[in-house]
Formats: sequence, C-alpha cells, structure tokens
Amino acid sequence: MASLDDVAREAGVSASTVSRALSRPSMVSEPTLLRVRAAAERLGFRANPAARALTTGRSGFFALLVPDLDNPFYSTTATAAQELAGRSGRRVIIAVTGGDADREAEVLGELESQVDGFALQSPVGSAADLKEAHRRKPLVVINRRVPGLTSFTVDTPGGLGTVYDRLVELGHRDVAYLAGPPSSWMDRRRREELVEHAARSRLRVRVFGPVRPAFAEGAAAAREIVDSGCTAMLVYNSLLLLGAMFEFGRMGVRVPEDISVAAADDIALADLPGPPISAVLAPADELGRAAVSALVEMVDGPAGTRPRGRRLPTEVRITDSLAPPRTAHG
Amino acid sequence: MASLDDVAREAGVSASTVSRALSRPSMVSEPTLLRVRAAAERLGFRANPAARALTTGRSGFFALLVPDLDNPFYSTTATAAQELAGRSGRRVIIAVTGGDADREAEVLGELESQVDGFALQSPVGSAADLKEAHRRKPLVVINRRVPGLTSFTVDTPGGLGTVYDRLVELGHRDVAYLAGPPSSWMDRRRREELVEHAARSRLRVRVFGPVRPAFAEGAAAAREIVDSGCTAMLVYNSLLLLGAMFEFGRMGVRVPEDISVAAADDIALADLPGPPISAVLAPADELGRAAVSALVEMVDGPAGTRPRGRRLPTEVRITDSLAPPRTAHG
DNA sequence: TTGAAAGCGCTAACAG
DNA sequence: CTGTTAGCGCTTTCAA
Repeated sequence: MASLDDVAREAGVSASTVSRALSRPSMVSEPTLLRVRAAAERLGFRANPAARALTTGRSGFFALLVPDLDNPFYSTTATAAQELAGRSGRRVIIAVTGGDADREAEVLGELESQVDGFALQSPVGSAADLKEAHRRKPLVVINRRVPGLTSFTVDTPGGLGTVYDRLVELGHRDVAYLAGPPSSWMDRRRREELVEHAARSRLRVRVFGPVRPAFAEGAAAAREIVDSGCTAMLVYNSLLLLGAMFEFGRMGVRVPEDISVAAADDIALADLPGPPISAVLAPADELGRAAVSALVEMVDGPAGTRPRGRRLPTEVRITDSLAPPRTAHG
Repeated sequence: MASLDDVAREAGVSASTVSRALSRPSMVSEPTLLRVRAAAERLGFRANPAARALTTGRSGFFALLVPDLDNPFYSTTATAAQELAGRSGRRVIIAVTGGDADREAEVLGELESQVDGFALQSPVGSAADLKEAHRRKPLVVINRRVPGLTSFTVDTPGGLGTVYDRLVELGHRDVAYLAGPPSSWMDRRRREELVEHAARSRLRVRVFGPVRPAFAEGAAAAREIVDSGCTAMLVYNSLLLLGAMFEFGRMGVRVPEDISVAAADDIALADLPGPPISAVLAPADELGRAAVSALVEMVDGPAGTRPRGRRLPTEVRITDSLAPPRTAHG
C-alpha cells in the first residue's frame, strides 16, 4: 500500500504538500496539484484512515444506533443515512441495541472513541443519559424529542388526527388502536393524540397490545380486534397492519366492508396490488438524511454548534380502506 | 480522555507495561497487573482505536456487504454477525450495495484500508473479482459458493427437493415456483434443483418472476399463479410467500384447500397464528456467525490461513400447508 | 519482568 | 505556495 511519502517522492514534493494537495487543494499551486494527483493516481494511493484519525482526532465514522434492523422503518432510515454520509466520504456504523437501555448505553460507551458523532434512532435511555453522552460527542436523536438535543421527528400524531377525523365523519364509534412497543416514545405520542381526539368526539378508542412491531404479532392480534366489535383499526406501523390484514384474509373479514384500516407509516404498504390502504406516510429516509446532515454540521462547524431539529410533516393518504361502519349501513 | 501515559503515571509504571498488562496480561507480573488494571479503571481508560490500528495495522473492523437491509434474511445474518464480533471486541460495518456489482466493487475498494476482513452476503461480482479482493484482505462469501474462497451456504436446494418429493406423493402435477432476484446465486441453485426434480418425476414446474424479494411483489404475483392452474406453489423466500398468501386471503383462495404452499426460508413465518406453513428453514444467524468466526481465524491465524467453508443443513418443516391438489379430490 | 526508544502514516503549526 | 519539524497514542523490538 502506497504511503504519503511514496507519493511525495513520485511527485518530487514534500509529504505535507501531498497532504495539502489531497485534502485542501486550494492551498497548493495548480501545477503542483496536478502533479500530485497524477502521482497519487499512478500509485493507487489511499490515505490510511487510522493515521488520519490519529492526527485529526476524527475518524470519519458516525454511529447510528437502531433498536433492530427487522423493522423496515429503521432499515430505511439506516440505508438513507449511510448513502448521504458516503457522499462526503464518511461512513455510518450501524449498531443494533435491541431496544435495551443498558445495551444502548454500552454501545454508546464502546463507540465513543471510534466515531465523530451519534445518531440515535428511537433511543430508550433517559434524557439525562442522552444529554450526558452529547457532552462527549455530537449526538442527534431520531423519532423522539429530547429537550436540549437536536431531534428529528415525524408528525405522525398530527397525521393520525386527520385519520380520526375522517373516521368520525364516516360514523365510526368504536376504534381499535394496535399499539407498538411500550418503550417507544413515538407510540406514547400517538396514544396521547388518540386519547385527546377521543375526548373531544364521540369516538371510543380501545387499545390493543402493546406488541412488537412484527408481522406475526399483527396477525396474532387480528382476531381479538375483530371480536371486540370495533369497526375501524389504527395500527402502530405498517408491518403490524399487514399481519392483521393477512389474518383477516384467512378469517374472511373484508376490508373495508367489515373493518376500516389505516397504519401509521407505509413502508411495505406501497406497491401492494389492489386498492391502496390509508396511511400516515412518514419520510423514513428523510429522517436518516436529516440526522446525518446535522451531525456533519456539528462536526464541521465551531465546537458546540447545535443545529435545530425538525418535525417532518407526514402525508396523510386516505383511501377506500376507510368506509362507513357496517352497523351504519343498516 | 485518559491516555496510556496517564494510566502509566497513575500506576507508577511505564507506558509499555500498561500496554502489555492490558493486551497481553501474561507478560506482566501479578501485582503490576492488578495495579495497572486498577489505575485504568479509575481513569476510565479506553485505548484509542486509531492509534492501536496505526501500530498494529488492524482496525478491529470487519465489513459485511449486504444487497439490502429490507430482506429479513440479510438483516438477521447481519445482526448475528455483529453480535458475535462484539464478543471479541470487534465491530461489523454493514455496507449496503443494492445488489449492484459496481457498487459492490466500489465499497470493497473504499473499505479495504479500514477493515481487517470482508464478509460478502450474496455477492454479485465475478468470481475473479472476489478472488482478487481476497488477495488484498481476508474475505469470506455467504450464500454463494466461489471455488478457492471460504464460502458458507445453506442447503436450501436439498431441502426443496424434500418438499418436491412430498408434492409428488400428494399427487400434484403443476407446481409454481416464484423466483427471486436473477442475480442471486442461490436462486439459480434452487431453480437447477427444481428442474432436476421435475425431470425425474411427473412434476411440471412453471417459473414465475423473477421478482424482488418483497412482500408487495409476492402479493402482485398471487393472481397470476392462481390463474395458471398450478395446485402448489414454492417461493423463493418467506417474504414473498406472505405477500402471496396475503393476496390469496383477499381473493378468497384458501391454503391448502385451493393451493399448497411452501417457502425457501422461514424468517417472519415463525410465530404466525394458525396452522404452520411448510418451509425449508435456513439458519440465517448461523451463517453470520460462521462468517465472522472464519474471518477471526484468518486474521488471527498465520497469513494465508483459509478456513474451510461449510454448507449448513436446513430443517425441512412439512405441515398441512401441503395437501392433495383440488382435482385429485375428485 | 520491565523500561527506553523508535515508529506506524498522517496533519498542522511554523518558517521561509 | 512549500518544506521542515513535531507530534497524535499506541505497540514493539531491544536492552537491562
């Protein structure tokens, strides 16, 4: 593997000139620049990242902590984050925490010296712990709002509100909500919104779950929800909804004739054949990109830079998967 | 952040002694060891990975290249690989290639100087390119067999054979195979097996697809398969099968009364309510762990060590999702 | 068993 | 604009 010195020799300049030419081209004269580049090219030079990290104190890595990779919402965020980071020559280390607070803290500690910043997807640790971690390294939070930290969330509760309104309009009174993991900040927010809506309308909401956001869990909950007599079902995420609808199919329960359905995100719901399903569309990829941009700002900007977080808007897709309740037909 | 020197001062020894105590404890006397450990503990010392990498030439990172993270088979492999690597203080960098050969090569190049070895999940590059990459860094292949490289595969074709046999026994003659991505080596192997089986029995096999292994694609293919008159359906993976069954539910097609089904892996099929579904169970997590162990061997062993690859056995689960064809009933 | 010293490959003052 | 000089924090001979 060619080193900086090899390139310097090849180009007939000093090592520092090569270093400058390659990382701050504007500090070098045109002809030198070209000569260095040519030499580097010829030798197939690639800067040793460890050496660079040692001098600069920056590794070029960001860590993205995710509860799991099976949830397509997370894997979408992760893929997008990685893609954007790659454009500026950085890499994203994805670490799976299992949604466990201890594991999360552990990973944070282990990675602290290896990365330039952290993005935490739906972290479960206490706000105090997260802020403490942020004192040591730039850190942004995804899918949860932590005062004092740059947070990126999606306005899913607002979107759900729109869906509730539509259900009221259609004449539903008994609505099921199939809840996601209890440790999820977003699920809490969604339930709050739901309770609020229920309070100011004739809507009765029955909460089912909480469950892990997996296909099989949605399927497992389907019968109970149907038996409860609810005429509409809102679901924590699309994976659960698909699972529930899968079971509806086997049970002979029809959508929307027998039950109206909508989910809180639409990963995997897209491109489904047949009539589209109502959903609150959350830009999972946008979330990943926003987190990375913020981290880049924090790392490149003056120390202590703390970019504003954002709440990304959702798109509410209301389709014929919402219909008047059976009893309302007569 | 405390450095080795800080610990040395705190413990009243030299930096080299601290280094030895922490990485090769047997080279240090008992009392010194204890003193050093205590000092390190007190200061919360963590070795700077960049410095260590610079001297040793090893980063402690492995790279795992995966086509995508949405496929639960891959995310399972990745999670297991990461978990096992963590136990020996190593990390796995997951890089998403999109199943694109150019991207795969690019990532291989970019990461070459950052990692100690590569694990390639279902790589699409030519065997020559993979071998070339292996000359530069330890490399193992998952889900594809490349002569001359340590490869870990699963005997899914063999498992599928068992399923075919059962279908023949039950009296099926027209079987559908919903194929996965054409670039997939495993899909090719499965189709070969299928053709072979068809040749030596009365089984007629119709191939549908190829499709991306996604839920929606399975759903999209369902109608065509039913309309084809096939009485049984084998599917590239469980995600596709779930999608197809989802659509069957909406169409009123019953399993197994109207069509028998089985899939080539069972991620996401497990824990489903109702009667279990026939599947060739592939140990995705075992694959990830095998790859990491092999890499560890290669890195720790003498240069040029090349552990034997393995073909992991599958478990064939045959259930009532396979039944005699409708026409056979009379 | 321990310490001193050199050096991994790069960047960043500091002169010139 | 370019070269010289010091390290970054660790591991590893080599001597003691």
